[in-house]
Amino acid sequence: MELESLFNYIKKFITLSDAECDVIADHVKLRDYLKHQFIVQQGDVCKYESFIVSGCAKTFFLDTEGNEHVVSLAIENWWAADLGSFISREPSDYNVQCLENCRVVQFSYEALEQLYEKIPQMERFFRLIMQNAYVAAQKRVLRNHSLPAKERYLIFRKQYPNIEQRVPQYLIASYLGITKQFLSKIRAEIILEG
Amino acid sequence: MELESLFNYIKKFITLSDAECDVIADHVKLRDYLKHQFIVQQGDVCKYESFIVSGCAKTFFLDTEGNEHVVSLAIENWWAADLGSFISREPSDYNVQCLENCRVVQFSYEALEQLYEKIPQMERFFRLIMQNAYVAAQKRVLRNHSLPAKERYLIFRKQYPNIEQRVPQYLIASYLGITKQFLSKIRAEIILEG
DNA sequence: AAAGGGTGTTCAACTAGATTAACAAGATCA
DNA sequence: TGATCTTGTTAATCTAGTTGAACACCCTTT
Repeated sequence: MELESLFNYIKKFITLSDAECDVIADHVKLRDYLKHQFIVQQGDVCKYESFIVSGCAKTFFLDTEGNEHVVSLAIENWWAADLGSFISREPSDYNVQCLENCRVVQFSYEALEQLYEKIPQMERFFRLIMQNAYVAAQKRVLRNHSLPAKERYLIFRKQYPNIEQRVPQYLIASYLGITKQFLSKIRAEIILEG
Repeated sequence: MELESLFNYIKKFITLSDAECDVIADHVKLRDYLKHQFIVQQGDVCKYESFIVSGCAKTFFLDTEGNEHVVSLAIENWWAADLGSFISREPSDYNVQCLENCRVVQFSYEALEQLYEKIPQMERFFRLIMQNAYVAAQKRVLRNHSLPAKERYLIFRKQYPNIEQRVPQYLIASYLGITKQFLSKIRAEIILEG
């Protein structure tokens, strides 16, 4: 079934009966987006937490000079959303745009609140997800302070081995917080070093 | 009572009966640390999530060259821990050291697991805490990429108006990801501009 | 077949911020 | 009382990373 990958993902954190899976299925929407379409747009309230079943998306924002800043890159089994906007119900600072055709499972705010009531384990599931996300974000802050761009790039390559063939390098550069020219230079060095 | 500030903090997110407060009280330890003492040490497993009742602490790590990198600064009603180590039970990458005498409320891993069972609402509480922490960390990643040091410093001052008088500037510089000399330069500029 | 957009590279000039070192002013403590 | 430690400043030099422009290499689309 279409939701199988979502259920498998959730089952890594909590146990789910078939009946509970059915309840979840009743509370989510399956939706397809085309490449270049926006799952979330800067200025709109982020209405869904979207779990990516297939495809690939970037989360970014435009600063006052119109420069694009990539916050995160997401592929299968990742979440795409502006969580800050989703939980506060305030306009989003970010865009989430598809880099490939995407199939996503969407949880609305109301659906999630209902799920927390009907399946209390879901509260635990999202706690665990958020814990992990927080730890990862913290480590990223740290690496950005303490490591030069080249090492950050090498870590990125280990951490996301699949993503590099799928998304253009100028987006990876932006994610790493450097310019595409400098990333190009780093890559040339790495190739020379073997 | 000593735990009142913790309960008030929790009650901002969920409702707690007096009986539930008593259960929580049975599962936590109140502990005092002196200035300069370590709540967590790099290399040890982080055994507690510590809620600061009074005092002030820095979370930092030493890189391979022995340079100190401040990850976060915490005052009253904040948490101090290496969450990554706490949840994975692996040695911590960070130190948490008191900048003033500190009184903290500590949750051990086992106590927390028991609390989640006895007071399911606590699962929700920590989900909400983690969500907020994650959103804040994400915003910090972003600001570090897209804003110059001066603006990051000004935002820091707005966000933590109390902390600046309590902790030395070289720690604030490290938290911002710049050197103390450069922070000094920025401060001189800001004073000139009025 | 040509024209155009999206992507990656190279190179020169430039700048934000690092590094090193020297100095001043309080603390702290014998 | 002086001595040492901690903290903040200033200034010179240095470097990681930026900016901008030019060029090459695909893909599409017409």
